[in-house]
Amino acid sequence: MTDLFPQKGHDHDRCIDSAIAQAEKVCEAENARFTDMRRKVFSLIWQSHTAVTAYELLDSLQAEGQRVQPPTVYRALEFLTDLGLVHRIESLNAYFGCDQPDCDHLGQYFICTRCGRVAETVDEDVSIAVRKAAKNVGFKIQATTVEIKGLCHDCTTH
Amino acid sequence: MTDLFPQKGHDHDRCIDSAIAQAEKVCEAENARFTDMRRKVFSLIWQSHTAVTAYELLDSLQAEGQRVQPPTVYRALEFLTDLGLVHRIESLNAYFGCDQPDCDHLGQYFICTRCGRVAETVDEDVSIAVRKAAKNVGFKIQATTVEIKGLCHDCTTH
DNA sequence: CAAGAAATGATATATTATAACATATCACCC
DNA sequence: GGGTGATATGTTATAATATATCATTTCTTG
Repeated sequence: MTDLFPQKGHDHDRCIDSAIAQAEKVCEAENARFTDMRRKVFSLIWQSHTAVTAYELLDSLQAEGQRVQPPTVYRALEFLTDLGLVHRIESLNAYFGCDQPDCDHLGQYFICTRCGRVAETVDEDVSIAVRKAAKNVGFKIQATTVEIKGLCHDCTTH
Repeated sequence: MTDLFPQKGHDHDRCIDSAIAQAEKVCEAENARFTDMRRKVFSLIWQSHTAVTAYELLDSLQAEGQRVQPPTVYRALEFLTDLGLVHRIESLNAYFGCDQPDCDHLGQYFICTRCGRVAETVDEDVSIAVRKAAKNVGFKIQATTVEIKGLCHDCTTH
């Protein structure tokens, strides 16, 4: 068993820095501009390992004295999700930083209902099973959403 | 290959009638009241094989001259989803009639982005793979959401 | 540096969902 | 069969999530 959720006491500044470094690389590769606003939103999303709503991001930005409106946040979110740097968690209407932006949107999300943290896997068996189920019914997949709610390992043992 | 989506020209009145009969049975078994409003909402959901939003239901009810407000619709939806008679499609904020209410919420939803129809499967391989993935990471599942968007068989061939 | 493209600002509004309290209806007991 | 508590619905207001539209600013590139 390998807990996907970050260890308590892990060096979270490193999470953030590495995520930003990776995002910079992706943007460069895609010839897309990682502007201040986009970087700010991305970094706010990475402040925690939970999913964050658009309006929580808006509040954070406004708390810093910026006069930001909803469209600004949604635009940044759209940019980031389009590049796969951030994923939208449909069942939470919230957004979560992806640490493997080259994963082609095939991931699964584990959402802990106790601590609120989210973790992503790219489990081949799951995606194979989904593809096979689709094939069985003659369905051509464009996108899949797999969100699993429950208790993370920490929360079942503490 | 077995297309899950209903044949065009199928006897849809029979879909509705059978769904209502099944719902009545479930309610009776659960000692829950299948009131006029709940029956009405359930039947509206079953008018099509697409997912329907709460406000579309509200509009339909109001179009029939009833003076219904949002909470009424949401209450009926909560009742129906709690019993498993209706499922919420998270990625659409919409509701869909379940034709196998005893399936324990383990289903997968295929959502056609062209015709809007939704079909449900309960594919053992998918749920086994999901359970295994959860076990691998020490996660205790409470609920899963598997929503697959793409083209149904009809829409790929016509 | 000019001109067009891209990003953000600003205003308004659409869409989805719930809180809180009032009233009506049902089920059960006497 | 009427009283009583529980359940369901009505009503009003508002919260939470998201987008359309047009104006302005910033960036890029020739």
